[in-house]
This record gives sequence, C-alpha cells and structure tokens, in this order.
Amino acid sequence: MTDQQDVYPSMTISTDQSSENIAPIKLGDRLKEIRRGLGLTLEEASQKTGLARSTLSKIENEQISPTFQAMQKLTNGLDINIPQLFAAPKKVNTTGRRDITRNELGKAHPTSTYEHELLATQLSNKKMMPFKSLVRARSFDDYSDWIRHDGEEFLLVLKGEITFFSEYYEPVILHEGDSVYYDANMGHMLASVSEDDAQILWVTAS
Amino acid sequence: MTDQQDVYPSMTISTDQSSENIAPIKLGDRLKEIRRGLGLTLEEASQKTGLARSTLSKIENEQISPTFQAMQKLTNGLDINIPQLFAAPKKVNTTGRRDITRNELGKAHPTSTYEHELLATQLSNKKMMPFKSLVRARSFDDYSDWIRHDGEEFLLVLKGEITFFSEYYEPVILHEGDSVYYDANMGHMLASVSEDDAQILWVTAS
DNA sequence: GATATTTGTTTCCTTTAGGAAACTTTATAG
DNA sequence: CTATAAAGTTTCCTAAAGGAAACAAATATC
Repeated sequence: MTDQQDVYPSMTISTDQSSENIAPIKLGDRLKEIRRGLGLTLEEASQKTGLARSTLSKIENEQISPTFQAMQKLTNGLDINIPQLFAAPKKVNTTGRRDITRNELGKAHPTSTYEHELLATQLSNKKMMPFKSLVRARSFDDYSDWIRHDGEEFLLVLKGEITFFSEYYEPVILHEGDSVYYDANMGHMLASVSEDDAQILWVTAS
Repeated sequence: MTDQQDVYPSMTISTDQSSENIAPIKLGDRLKEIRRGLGLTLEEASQKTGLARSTLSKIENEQISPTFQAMQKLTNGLDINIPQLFAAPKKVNTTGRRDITRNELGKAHPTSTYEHELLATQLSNKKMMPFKSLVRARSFDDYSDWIRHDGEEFLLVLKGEITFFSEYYEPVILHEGDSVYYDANMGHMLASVSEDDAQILWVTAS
C-alpha cells in the first residue's frame, strides 16, 4: 500500500470541496433566523431545547456566549446540525465555471497498471474528479494490494472488457456500456480481459 | 421552469448525501487528536489560541464545556473549521456497496428533450448520480428555458455530436470522446447535431 | 541517577453562563 | 381605548467556565 500514491490519481489530485464556508458569523442572528424559520417562539424553543427562555434571548442578542453543552441542546432540540449553524448563509455557490476536455487531450498520468487521462484539470475545487483510463493490468497479480480510498466511484466501460474485482463480491466481467457504482473504501481493482487494453471512464467523488 | 421536474432527472432523484454525520461526540478526545495531530503541546496551543493552558487541559479532559467564544478561539488558532471539530471521526463511512448496471439496462426516464437511462439506481444516498442520455433536442428552441440546478455536472460524449449551450459561454460542439465539467447552476442545455441522436454520459453531484 | 526543564493537571479565584422570576413590550380581545 | 394575554428582555442569583499559579508527571541534560 505504499506505492498507492503513484497508482491512484484520486489520491494525488484531491477534489477537496472542503467545507470552506465557515464563519465569523453572528451566532445570535443566525439562531434567531433559524428559530423564526421554524415558526417558534422563545418559549416553544425553550421547551424543545431545554434551555431557559431567558438564556435563548441572551444568546440571540449576543449577551452571552453559549457553552458547548448549550449548543448541543440547541442543535438537538431544533434539529439543526452544527455545521449548519455556522456555515450559515453559505451562498458561496460557485457558478459559471466550465472546462472542456477534448478527446485524448486530457492530462496524462501513467502508472504501472493504468494509463490515466485526467479530465477537466483546469478546474480545482470540484466535487468530482473524472478521468479516462486504459486498463493495462491483466490479472489480479499485477497489484500489490487492494486499492482503497475515501469516497465513492462510478465507472463505465467505454471499450473492451474488464474484470471488476472487489473485496466483498465475486469478480464480475463488465462489457462495453456496463457500469458500476461502488464505495471506494471497499478494496477494488480492475483487469482487462479483452484483446486490447480496455478503456473506461472513471468518476470519483469524496 | 415549471416542467423542469419532469425534464431533469437530477431534480427528481436526489443524491442527498446530507451531512448526517453530526455527533454526540467526545469533544475533548477530538480536540486532543487534532492538537496532537498538529504536533502541538498545550502551551503552544495556548499561545496559538489565546486560551489558557489550563483551560485547554480541562476541555480535553471534559472537565468543562467550552463556550462558543472559546471554541472560536480554538478553531481560529488551530485552523480547524467547526464542522470538522464536530463531524469528527465521521467514520460512518458507508462501505461495501456496489451496484452494476448492464448496458441498456438502466432505468428509463424519457422526457421531451432527452431519453435518460438512470444508472446505479439500486443505491440510494450516493454522492453522484450517473446516467446515460440520448439527446433528442435538435436546437435551442426545444427548451423553454435554461436548465439550472444545484451542484456540478460532468458529461462525456459517447456517440454522435452535440452542441453544448451555456449561459455564460458561446455554444461549443462536442464530438465523441469530448467532455465538459461545469457548474450546474449556470444555465445549460444540449442539442444533437449528428445524424442520429447523440448519446452522452452524465454524472451530477451536489 | 540526581537535577533541570518541559508538559500536563489541579487548585483557587474571578468572570461569565444559565435559570427563575420580575419586568417591558407587542399583539389580541372585548 | 383599555384590559388581557403572549412574546421578548432584564434582573438577580447560583452554578459553571476561564485564567494564574501551584503542583505533579514525564523528558531531557549533565
């Protein structure tokens, strides 16, 4: 599992959409928004959360800084997850980006078992990482160990045939047009079974 | 924009990976992990955060429940975003799922402009939503308005040629093997330009 | 292996959070 | 317009958080 870095593009090229929308926000205002959004009065919110009406008022008016405990009561009682409380408006909504990759003109990224062609490499911070790959491996033995990493993966056979090996399932042969969706932290690997190296499209998301 | 529901699969079939990994977690342990991970002593962390060494110790040992203020100092000082602090171990890690879709055997989902074939429909709660589509539309006019929705989208032309229209760019013709990655809240739409209806692979993530 | 130094814990004290109830403001009747 | 109720704020108290310094434990230095 040491050479994995080189073997697997999604490990070297991160998709990181990392939750960067944190906030030096007005917790009070935010809470008020949420409570109002739920159509609750302070009294009702008090009952739901177990915090005193007065306490809630003070928090909303930024007169006190709630303890972690209090915040837990808040988030439990009002069914809001803590990130939501902070990430608040989060309308950072990237938009308007576009990146075309012409056939065969992706960014080459060869390894011992695959011939990767990374797509849409002009864009960073994307949720998905798409790439085409030629599967050079011909058998299980071409790998030192299962490939395993965070996230989920979708693959579609573009040309040829492959065997899809996975940790918890029997190997399956996939033909042109077939596709698989799987959790990538389940060990997985591919081998070509066709004359020529099979070509696949891969999309990973974490 | 009213019939959009019917027109666009990714709007009817949600990928929802909703950040459900909130936590009734051991804040103390989590903090300790992080601090250690950064290779910091309590004293160093104290300087970075502006919280007293003793306070940090108490928080880590769950002797006190930090206030929001304290938590902000923590997160600022140690460059951790608050979600990270909570979502913590987040080892809810779904794993071991796999869903194969044989060629042409996806779930049909026809619309006026596309002939969608949804893939991997056996799995729910996935980060990505893959589907193949035949592009029946032949021109811009086949649409009532831009298609626009949350998330990001990747498309690869499997067969034929299409024109890719988008709100902020000039139309582009894409041939077999070409691909685009774009923000889906930028208006977009497709039209076939080849003899036969073009076939594409689409993957959306939100 | 004893001494110095650094890291982490505990104590003690001050400040602040949180709850109950009094008070003020706003909405609802009559 | 005045009485009544409801929603929100402020006050007052006690329970808990945060800091300084004393203490204990673990490392490093000679």
